[in-house]
Amino acid sequence: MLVCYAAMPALSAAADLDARIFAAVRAIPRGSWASYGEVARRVGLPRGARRVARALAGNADPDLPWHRVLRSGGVIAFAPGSDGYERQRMLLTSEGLSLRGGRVKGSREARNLDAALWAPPD
DNA sequence: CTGATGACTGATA
DNA sequence: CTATCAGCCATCA
Repeated sequence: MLVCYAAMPALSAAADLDARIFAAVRAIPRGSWASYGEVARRVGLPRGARRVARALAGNADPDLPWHRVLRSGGVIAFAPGSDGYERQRMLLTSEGLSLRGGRVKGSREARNLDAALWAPPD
């Protein structure tokens, strides 16, 4: 069907934003992580952390490294003990990250270094 | 329209 | 360190 995909600016705008958010997430190096706020800034939304969370909640791509997105400070966003929490914990540890109490362990310097690699200054 | 609800944050106590 | 709390963005009842 060739209906009117070209005539829905409002909807495509939201879809575009999702696409850009997913692209930013895919750009996070394996074994590293980024906060919702960082991803948001990366796509031009300085206060869009919650918008990023919403996009991830609706994601269908099984290959998207969504688990590399954490709450500010490196904390898993899901409730401790929940399914999502356990899944994310497994994925992160399988990439070499160590956690303690739902929070990634590691020096801040190492984090800043990684951050500089996946999100160089534009 | 109003109020509640989230995979959020930064400031404050 | 934990606990609130006011912003913030978007959706839903």
